Amino acid sequence: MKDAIDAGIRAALDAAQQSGALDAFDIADTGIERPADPANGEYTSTVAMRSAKLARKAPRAIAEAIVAHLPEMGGVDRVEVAGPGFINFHLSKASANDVFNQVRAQGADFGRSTFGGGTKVQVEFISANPVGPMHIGHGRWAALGDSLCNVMEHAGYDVQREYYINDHGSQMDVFGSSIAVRYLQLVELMGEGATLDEAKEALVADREASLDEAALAEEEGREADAARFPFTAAFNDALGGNAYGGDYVVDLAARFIELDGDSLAELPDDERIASFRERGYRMMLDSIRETCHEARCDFDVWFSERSLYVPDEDGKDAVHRAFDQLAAMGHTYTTDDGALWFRSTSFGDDKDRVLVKSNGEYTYFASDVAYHWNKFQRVDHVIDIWGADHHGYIKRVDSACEALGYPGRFEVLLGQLVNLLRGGEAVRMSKRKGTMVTFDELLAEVGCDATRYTLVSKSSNQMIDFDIELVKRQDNTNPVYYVQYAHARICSILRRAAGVTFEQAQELGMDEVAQMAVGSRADVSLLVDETEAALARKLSEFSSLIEASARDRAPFRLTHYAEELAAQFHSFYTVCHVLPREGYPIDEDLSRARLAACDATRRVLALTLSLIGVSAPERM
RNA sequence: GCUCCUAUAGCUCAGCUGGAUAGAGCGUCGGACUUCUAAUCCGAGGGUCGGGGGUUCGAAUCCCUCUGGGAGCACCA
Repeated sequence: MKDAIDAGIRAALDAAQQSGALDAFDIADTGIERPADPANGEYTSTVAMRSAKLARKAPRAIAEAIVAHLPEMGGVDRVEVAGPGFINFHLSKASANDVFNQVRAQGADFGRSTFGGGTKVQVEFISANPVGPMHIGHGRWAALGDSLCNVMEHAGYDVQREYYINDHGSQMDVFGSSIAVRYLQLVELMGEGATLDEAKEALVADREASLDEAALAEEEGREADAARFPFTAAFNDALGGNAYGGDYVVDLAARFIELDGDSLAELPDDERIASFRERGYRMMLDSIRETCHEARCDFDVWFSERSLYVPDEDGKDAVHRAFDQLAAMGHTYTTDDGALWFRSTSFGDDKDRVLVKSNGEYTYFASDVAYHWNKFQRVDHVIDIWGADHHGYIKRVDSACEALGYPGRFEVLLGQLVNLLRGGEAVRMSKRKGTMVTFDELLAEVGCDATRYTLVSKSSNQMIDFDIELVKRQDNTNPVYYVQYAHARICSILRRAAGVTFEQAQELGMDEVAQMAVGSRADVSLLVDETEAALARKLSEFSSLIEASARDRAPFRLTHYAEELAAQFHSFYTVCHVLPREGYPIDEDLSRARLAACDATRRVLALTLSLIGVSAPERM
């Protein structure tokens, strides 16, 4: 319809200019919008205001001239000039309500567009290091990333979801060493007669107490007395303060005791560390994979950083291919100490960046250069989702992508961080005090629907205070249930109209139930109530919502839309009875038309929820 | 010192790349179930869009500047 109006206005402009009613001028955009106030019609054009300067005429006069030359347009009932020069288009009921039929015909394909033009886009997100469990922040990237991928797919992009596994750097050794020290401490305690559980408890209690002491010392402005906590002190000494201290490391060490007994205590240090590093890595990665799946977020590619250092059939690894490409363009140099540098200042970075350290080790950035080079061998466009704490890293990676020959094809979606609260209090990670909240624990306690809905519902550049007690509430303060309730209500009406029970509907599927309820045809022009018009208007916004959400990388808009659509339905439900009942006789054709409107609403609610990874229950 | 995000109703946030009288939810107050799911609906109240300049037919939106809040500025990963 929008295209038809655009064409009509252009034709009218031509005609008006030829007849001499308007001076000759070109306008790029006819400025077609949907008025906020329905009294102003279904569509409006701001073309008269936009062209006032070019036409050297008052906007209202231009608008009048255009309207006078407007060709006959099917589905348009009435055109008027309003306000400073808006041209408002009022559609006929049949035309405005046709969206109900379109939704029912297109089903889950409703709102699909070719906006993305099939561009191959890779979205990389979460990418938590495989040295610990996922936390709430990773959960936000899961909700944001997966929803963005869904909406971009719906908007016509060819999307690949990727998780980057940082399994190469020295943090992997630190991880292995951390487990190893805990393992030896457990072995020692058990050698003194403790059970495994007692030994674990001793280590965890020692750590908790030392954290409390550190906090207290900080408060009192004195040095903490570390010697009072022998296991923690020994742990920190052994690893030079560079350690993974979380309680889950004690759990991992205990698991290895269960698997191997104390047999690894006899091994040389490096062998023991390597064993724990590799096996701990696998366990963590498996658990991350499982948590992602629980969050309904599954990846196409799990990309290992180590693979960047594996030579291909020509004997060269990705890191050196990327280095070669940079060197060929003259973007690298070597300093006297032997370090290899990337001249990122050529691309606007504050300082040049080290790729290979003077001691011969590769930096994390070297991996990232190679990784992004590799990405561009596979896709046209790259979107990385990063936490706001990494924003200082954007310029150098962007510089590298440009230097490698892929300018303008790299993009970072920066997400602000999440504060985890419970009843208004910041949650401190402490397993012993029962406040350790990993993302899988959060999903189990709160549920995936409310968690994902809440995490995706704010713009990615807004901070989120995630209060577990608030998100858990199943009442009207929680918008996810408001939307789901609208869906469940519709399903109930359709079941009743079709004469089937909930169980039968489960068997048949709601699409089939709706078909039974509505029948083969429905005359939607019978829907003349204000609330019905509002419902049609909201549904017809869906395709532009998809495009805007994909374009702006802003899936949070889907939640607002879902709430608006649900609200329109609830209003409609209150005013318009769908099924005839005692005391409320309803014409059969009108009832059928309303059932069609219900079904269309149900489908779009379900579709919108599915795009953000939230279920659409058929009964609540 | 520099960089990024942010400031809109009591609270949490929208405002679709500059459009008509700035919206929604929660909270407050007042109404609506013998009736298709009341996890609902209807109504009322609530605003110097952080301050100050500028751009133009028109600014919450764009530009400059000041202020408050959050995050970051490694041959760490």
